[in-house]
Amino acid sequence: MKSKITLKDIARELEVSISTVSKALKNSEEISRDTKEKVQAFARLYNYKPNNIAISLKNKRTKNIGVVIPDIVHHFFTTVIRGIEKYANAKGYNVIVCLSEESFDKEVINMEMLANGSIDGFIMSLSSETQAKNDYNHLKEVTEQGIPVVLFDRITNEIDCDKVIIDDRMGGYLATKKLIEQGKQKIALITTDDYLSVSKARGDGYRKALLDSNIELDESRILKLPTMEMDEERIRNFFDSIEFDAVLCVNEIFAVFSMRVALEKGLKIPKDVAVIGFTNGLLSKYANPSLTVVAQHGEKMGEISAQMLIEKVESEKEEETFQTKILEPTLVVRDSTIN
Amino acid sequence: MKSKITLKDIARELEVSISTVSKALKNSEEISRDTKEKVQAFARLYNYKPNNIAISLKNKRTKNIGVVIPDIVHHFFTTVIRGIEKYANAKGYNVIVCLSEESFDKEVINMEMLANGSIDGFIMSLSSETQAKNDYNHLKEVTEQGIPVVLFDRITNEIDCDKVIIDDRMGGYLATKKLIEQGKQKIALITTDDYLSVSKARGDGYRKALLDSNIELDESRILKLPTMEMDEERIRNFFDSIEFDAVLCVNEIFAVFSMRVALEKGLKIPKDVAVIGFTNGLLSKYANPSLTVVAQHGEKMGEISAQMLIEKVESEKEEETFQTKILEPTLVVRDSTIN
DNA sequence: TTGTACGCGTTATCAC
DNA sequence: GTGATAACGCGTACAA
Repeated sequence: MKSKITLKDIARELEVSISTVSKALKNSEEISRDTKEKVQAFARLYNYKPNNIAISLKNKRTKNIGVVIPDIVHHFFTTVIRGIEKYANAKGYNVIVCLSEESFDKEVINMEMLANGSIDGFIMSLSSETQAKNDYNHLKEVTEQGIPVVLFDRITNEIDCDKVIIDDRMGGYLATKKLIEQGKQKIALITTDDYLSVSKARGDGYRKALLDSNIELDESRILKLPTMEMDEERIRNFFDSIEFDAVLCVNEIFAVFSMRVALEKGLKIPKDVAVIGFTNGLLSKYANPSLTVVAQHGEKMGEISAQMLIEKVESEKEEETFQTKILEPTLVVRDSTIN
Repeated sequence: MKSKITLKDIARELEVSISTVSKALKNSEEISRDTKEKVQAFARLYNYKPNNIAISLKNKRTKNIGVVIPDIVHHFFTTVIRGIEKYANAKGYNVIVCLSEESFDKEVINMEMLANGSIDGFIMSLSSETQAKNDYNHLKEVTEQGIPVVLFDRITNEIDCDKVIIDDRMGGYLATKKLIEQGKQKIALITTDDYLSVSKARGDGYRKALLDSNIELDESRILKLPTMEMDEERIRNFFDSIEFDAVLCVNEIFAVFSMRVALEKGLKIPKDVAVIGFTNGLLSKYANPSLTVVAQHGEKMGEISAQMLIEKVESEKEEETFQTKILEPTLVVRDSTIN
């Protein structure tokens, strides 16, 4: 087993000093051609690669990005990670992924672990528990230490940092409008409690659309689940208790499941019931019938987040200007709506 | 902005030496109660946390695990990541995720980046290009350097290291048997070229099951796609060209799409056509009809991989004994098969 | 042209 | 009980 070779090893072997080796490998003008060639050949032979850790310690730059997200099984987050990876890798950064699993405590622990020198900055989306508690001290501490943070999707106004979101209100509005255009009047909404920033915004869009079309809002047609977790029973009961000719859901799982319940009731999709969800994932594409959705452009969000973060990381100046990028959602029309 | 505080800062402030501070914070017996209390109070006040990078350099241990996988959007890999995260986090390790995106070059680059001190070990699943090229020098180099590697799912016998797989052959066998039991005789198989280790094994199981039941193998009923990428047209053409009463697919996407094609042809599922896929993901659960699958237990695989890796990382002795853990697949029966 | 010395933050050993 | 020193691996300002 040939363990990693260091500058020191090369120096000893070639009977020169460490700094000579270091300079030779950097092709410094100071060093004679002879020595340079000798050193470089030796280094190549033994496959010398500088130790990242030592360089990190020296430069106070790790070239690592910490990503803290609530969940990795939801399609949206995986696409965001992919976007982050893509951009970060191209810039020579690695991505450390930590899952909060919607838990406040895990979010805090993960951040503390990473904040002690492991990463140059954070990209994160808040756990539902954090949004429910409305406690952002862990974020405050990190930003006060001068570690750049980019929040995406599930954000808060309590923290001054860069942010990337889609216009969820517009998403809710577009979807609801689409349903109304198809002649639907009794549009159900399956969402979560309002503490989740995205659900709140989507619900607002839904209300706005109804209002604009002079359709009376019927609160009984709104089901608020405690989290994004699937709860088949409550959804079934909900549909048993109301009249509806369309359903808007804040994710694709709720939507696909709603389609199943509707089909089981003998309803035709989209004639009797039209359905729209959020997140343009595999589920929507391959569901039967395929599902019309509000696309959130996760990969794009990831790329932009990474770009904003790396810019902050690499800019020396300590500017305190933060921006919020708002992406526009788009409607991907499939067979769960007419046309 | 209060930047991170170091031992040196504390020492200067309290007018003691750095080593005294270090010992005091470790509650060393050598230090007087007085000093210890003073130092500890000060450290707590300024929220001192040791710098991970410095500790890594000293200990030659990063407490980071590198995970290199082909893809993150496939449900199977996300569940594996979750399993790895779970176990690794509990042990105080962070997870650095790199995507090869099925590319040999990216796999090599990612590994090289991480191998220079960033991680204590690798958990990986080979990219399809790597398996196609059959070139594992990047893995050899890493293992020769003494960096532990655990391969999961897509593995190779060319490399001596710990491995975790499910018995894909048995999975293919179980699924095919199930279809045969339901009276199916013309069982189509949608898979990929044989260089993908898992596809090959699943195909072998399929053949074995047919053989055991004295059903003649008809090669025209086997579609081999070049990769795990969806190719709607080829699948459609395939179904147009053969007679079939059942379909086995090596992933859930192929399977769900096959169901759609069958439905479009006016066939009833599972009466006219029964369908089974691999991977017990959201897609299978929420498809209409819901899909019977061979579950791969990704989360379990992730946990076991992490466990094996960390054990190797933390064991001083340089044992050259490697094991291969083989998990048993299980059939999750849903509505795409009878009963 | 080459080498010495120092610093990044921490810990461990040894001397006082 | 406390502190100086060396070491982890690297880079660089400065000295020779």
